[in-house]
Amino acid sequence: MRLAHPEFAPDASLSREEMEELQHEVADAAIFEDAFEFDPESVRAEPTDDAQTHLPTGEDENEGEDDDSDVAVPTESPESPVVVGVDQAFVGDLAVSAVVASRDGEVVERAHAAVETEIPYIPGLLSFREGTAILRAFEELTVEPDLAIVDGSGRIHFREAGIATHIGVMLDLPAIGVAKNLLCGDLRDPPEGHMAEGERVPVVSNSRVSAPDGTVIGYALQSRQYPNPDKRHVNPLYVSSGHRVSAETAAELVWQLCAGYKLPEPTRRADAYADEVTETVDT
DNA sequence: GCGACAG
DNA sequence: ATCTTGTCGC
Repeated sequence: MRLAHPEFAPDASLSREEMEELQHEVADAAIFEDAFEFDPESVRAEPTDDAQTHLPTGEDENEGEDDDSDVAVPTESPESPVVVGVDQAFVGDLAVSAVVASRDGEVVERAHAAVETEIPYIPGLLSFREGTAILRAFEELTVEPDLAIVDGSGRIHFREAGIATHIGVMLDLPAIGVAKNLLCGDLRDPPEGHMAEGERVPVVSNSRVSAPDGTVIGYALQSRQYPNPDKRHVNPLYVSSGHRVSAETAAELVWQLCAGYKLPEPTRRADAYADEVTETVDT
């Protein structure tokens, strides 16, 4: 696919101030509300094993319905959305970005790109280190994605423009940020003990975030938990809107994309593919 | 000056 | 992110 907004390119040669200014522009262009076409409930982590099972078996299974006479029953539901997982791996100064696209929980295409790293990791400026590699991987993709799950934060960012937001805005693609650690913000109602599987706690902005204090910028999502969290527990994921998805919907979609593991399937697939590519295209 | 800090 | 064995608990 191609870039919708090249003017927001994460140029690593910019000064720190220019990078931060660009992030403010990206945040202004971002939409932290639901603005997508697909049906969020149709998004799933794994293929439904009966996909082919309900094909015509001669007679139909109409239960006492009178008659729809001659018209062919339009069992045709809208095309399921294409969800892509994005993740990176590094080999020395080489950043390998992997993008894996799935539809109905099945992988339909994989793409990758390796780009030389120009700057070190700087909290808050991640997109300027990994962004170019990610965009190049997306350029290699031929299918049209409907949603991107990006490793890292989206709105949970000092200037509300984490890597998921930057990528989403540049491609004008609905995007969600999934991070394993909290970059900034506070949990609104800190649970006493550990969170139960499926539980969500709002992440709100504080003085370190450009958004007005108390704004819900994401959710801590307990995507997986052990039976007895007192002995051994799993840390939650920090989900935030990247672009064209609200914080609530982002958390729900990520939850639906989980299949028994802490990380959502799109991310796990991209992670595995990134490693796969790394072992081949390195040295 | 000190603290905080995705991947 | 990456360097790495065993080990504890499900």
